[in-house]
Amino acid sequence: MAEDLRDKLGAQHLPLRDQVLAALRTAIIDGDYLPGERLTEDRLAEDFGVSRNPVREALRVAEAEGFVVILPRRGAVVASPSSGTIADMFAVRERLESLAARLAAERATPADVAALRALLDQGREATQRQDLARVAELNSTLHLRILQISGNPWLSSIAKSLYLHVQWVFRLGAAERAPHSWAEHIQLVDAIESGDGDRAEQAALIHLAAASAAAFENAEGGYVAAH
Amino acid sequence: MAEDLRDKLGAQHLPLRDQVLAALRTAIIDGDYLPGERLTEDRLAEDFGVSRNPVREALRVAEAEGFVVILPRRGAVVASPSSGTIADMFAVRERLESLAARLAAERATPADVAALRALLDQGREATQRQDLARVAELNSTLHLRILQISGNPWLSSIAKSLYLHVQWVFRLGAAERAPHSWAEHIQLVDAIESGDGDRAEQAALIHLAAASAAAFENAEGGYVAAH
DNA sequence: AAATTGTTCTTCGTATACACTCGGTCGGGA
DNA sequence: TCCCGACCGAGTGTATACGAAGAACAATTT
Repeated sequence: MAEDLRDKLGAQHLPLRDQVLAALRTAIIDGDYLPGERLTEDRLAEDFGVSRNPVREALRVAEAEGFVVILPRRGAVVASPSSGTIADMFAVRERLESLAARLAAERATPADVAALRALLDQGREATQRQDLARVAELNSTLHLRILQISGNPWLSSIAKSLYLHVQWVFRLGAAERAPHSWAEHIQLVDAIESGDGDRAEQAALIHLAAASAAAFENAEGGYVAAH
Repeated sequence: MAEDLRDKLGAQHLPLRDQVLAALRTAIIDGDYLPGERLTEDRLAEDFGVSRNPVREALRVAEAEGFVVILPRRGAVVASPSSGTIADMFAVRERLESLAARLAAERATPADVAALRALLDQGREATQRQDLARVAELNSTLHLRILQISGNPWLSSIAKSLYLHVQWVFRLGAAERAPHSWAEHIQLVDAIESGDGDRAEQAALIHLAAASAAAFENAEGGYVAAH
């Protein structure tokens, strides 16, 4: 397994810094590094088995993405999402993903729709198997796919980084909603397939309102650690 | 004066990489580095009088922000904004800045409004003086200020980076519209002062529609270099 | 006990080295 | 002449080492 990883690390042409960035993101999203936790360059370099240079470059991007906060001369700490930022996130998502849904409806090819349907099927299966992690993953994949179909790179890249944070927040709190939201996904894909922009936008808004409410409800419980 | 070592870029306490990033952004926005131009690390390091490390870290962030494209093993080139991406930018701005206007209307304090009015005054003056560069600058400042008043950090940070691109596109093309848009700005600030979210959102949409139309008209003329 | 001084940890920037890869060039063969 | 493959150089990707400076904390002194 370790060999396999090395192979991928070496053979693949992906720069190390990107892999470090990806690993860092997932570590934060998965809660391996908790909000407020100190992240020294040396420690990360050791954790990922690389030198400090790629770590530093990854950290700068992670900072730009909002996953870590860098204090000058002090180092990096994992950012602490507050319930306030969750509300803000959803306010932005509402605007962005509704636009994405509209554009996707207007531009989706039959192949695009088929891909979405396939994801829907896999999601249903995973839900039946009670495989929450997989459901959450498919959830992300579906939304990202819609973003991509929208064909607006700005929308796509911005929402992508937003979505990672959504995942983060959910992971720290409530993953239980994912199955429940699947019905709304079906509505959304139906709307996109119909080519009706207004309808797709509306479906996206409904989905987000429900997700937002659920996230909020859960956040009140206080998943945010003392700091 | 004994510290002539530091007058390269910074006698400041800001990390060098941030200064390099800022310098790189303005160089691109101002057209000192043209779209498609090759940016080797060594060259930038020499241009800014620093070593490769800060340059690299700045480049990664510039890539995340969309100012440069990094080709694996080939290096960085200045991104080439196409008329397509301009349209995409405005589609996103429409959603985001209208939200910002609404939130700003709901949350603006009298002091906030006073600050906006002051900017408006300065803008009027600059317009009378035909100082287009200053008008463009105030234009940015005004919009950024509204974003900040909205109190949504996500909105603020996303729109901020978007706005830098707006400036870029305008700088490469039409700065002439700036004075014309000033009347719309007054409407917008009036609406924010009124505290009426709907009205503020509407004013923002009208402003953006006009700006978008102007940008497009100009882009058709083809400011995008052969590449 | 309070203030000052040192010590240590860590970032920040620089410098250097080297493998690897891509792109172009040059030369030979059809 | 044209094509094709080997070679070469430029530039990135990564590692490593080192010095300087800031921040936090402990130790020492008054």
